[in-house]
Amino acid sequence: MFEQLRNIPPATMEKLQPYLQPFRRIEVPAKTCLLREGEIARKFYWIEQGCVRACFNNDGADITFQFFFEHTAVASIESFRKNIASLIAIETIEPCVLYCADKQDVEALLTAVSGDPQLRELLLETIFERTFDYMKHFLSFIRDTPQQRYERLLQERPELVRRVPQHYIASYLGISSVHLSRIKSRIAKGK
Amino acid sequence: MFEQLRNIPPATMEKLQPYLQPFRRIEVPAKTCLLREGEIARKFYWIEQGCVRACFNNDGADITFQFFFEHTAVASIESFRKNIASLIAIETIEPCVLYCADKQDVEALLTAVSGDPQLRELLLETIFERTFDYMKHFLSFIRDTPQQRYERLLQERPELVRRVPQHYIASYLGISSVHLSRIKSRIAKGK
DNA sequence: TTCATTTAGTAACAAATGTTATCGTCCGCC
DNA sequence: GGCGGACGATAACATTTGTTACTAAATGAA
Repeated sequence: MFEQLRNIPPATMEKLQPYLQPFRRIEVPAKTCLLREGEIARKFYWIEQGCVRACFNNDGADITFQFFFEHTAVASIESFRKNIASLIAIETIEPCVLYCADKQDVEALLTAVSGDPQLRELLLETIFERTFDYMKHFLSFIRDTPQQRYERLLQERPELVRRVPQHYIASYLGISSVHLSRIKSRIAKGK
Repeated sequence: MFEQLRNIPPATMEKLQPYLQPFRRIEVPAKTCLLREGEIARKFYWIEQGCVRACFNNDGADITFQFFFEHTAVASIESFRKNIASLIAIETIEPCVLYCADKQDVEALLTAVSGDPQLRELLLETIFERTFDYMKHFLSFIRDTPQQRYERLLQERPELVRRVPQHYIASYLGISSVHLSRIKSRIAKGK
């Protein structure tokens, strides 16, 4: 994770160093469950390599609702912050290299961050961006057809479409995998 | 707005006072446009009385994607923060009593807030909550049928259903108003 | 009041999407 | 190399949802 954070000014990066020490590097195979539904999140992960999904079980149907790739933090934020049972599970899709830390270490990091105006601004910005992302994605669910959503995904996150199995993408788009197949073939014929 | 904020500790409330002065009380009729699509947001509103919707135009179809009621802040946050054209319009549904402030006044308020640890925590909490809300709503779009979404709305925000015209609710749920009528009659028959 | 506008319900038909089942391919594992 | 499971495509049929058109009720303005 250290490499990726280097766009942060060196001085503030210095300040962060002690808080980054507790993070441990781990390697896990594909389909590893990092957090089970109903568990309370006690770990925080940073993805160095690989990809991960957040999902939940709905009447037996496994539904993916978010994907995470390299250089991203992953945790069930709500469970983590409030100490409540997680509504979602977190599972690797590919074999992953992760940096992992315990709750109290992350909290120390957050406190440190919030004391420094620059880092605080960075944190705020990060949260705002995440909120905007949800908003946009949400908007697209109201406004667009599944085909439009898929085409947008193809355009905005082509790597996701390449790396993630199609049935995960289908549930992420809110449609059945059969329908996604249909959409793909419709697009292919249209060209 | 002062009444509603009084669950904040008196000491911090004291500190806030000067920043609340610039807010002006205004009264506007129903269907008043507070921010047009494509405009840059320069005002920030606090709803004292009435309700408001955020919406956008999609190929001629007016789509509502969020409702705001008493004791809530309203602005196109993204436009406001980044000085970019707003993707959404903001419009009153009922006659409203609003408190209104300019961008620079709100920024002063935000700076003040971020300097005080308690207020900073409050701000963070607020943003987190908003993010969780989006997340949950988004989840419901992937997981639930329109009927389930409507029933949940009925259960969780009955007042919204009472006060807001049905075609706004329909577009908010991502369905046509005809279909919402069908759902309502289906529910009525089921009982 | 009267009239126009907005809003909601319903029917009929069209289009989109889900479900189930079947098949073929690919890939990891032994 | 063969085997089993995961994955994706396709077809057929069922269900959901949208669209258009019509009607009626509620609402607000003159």
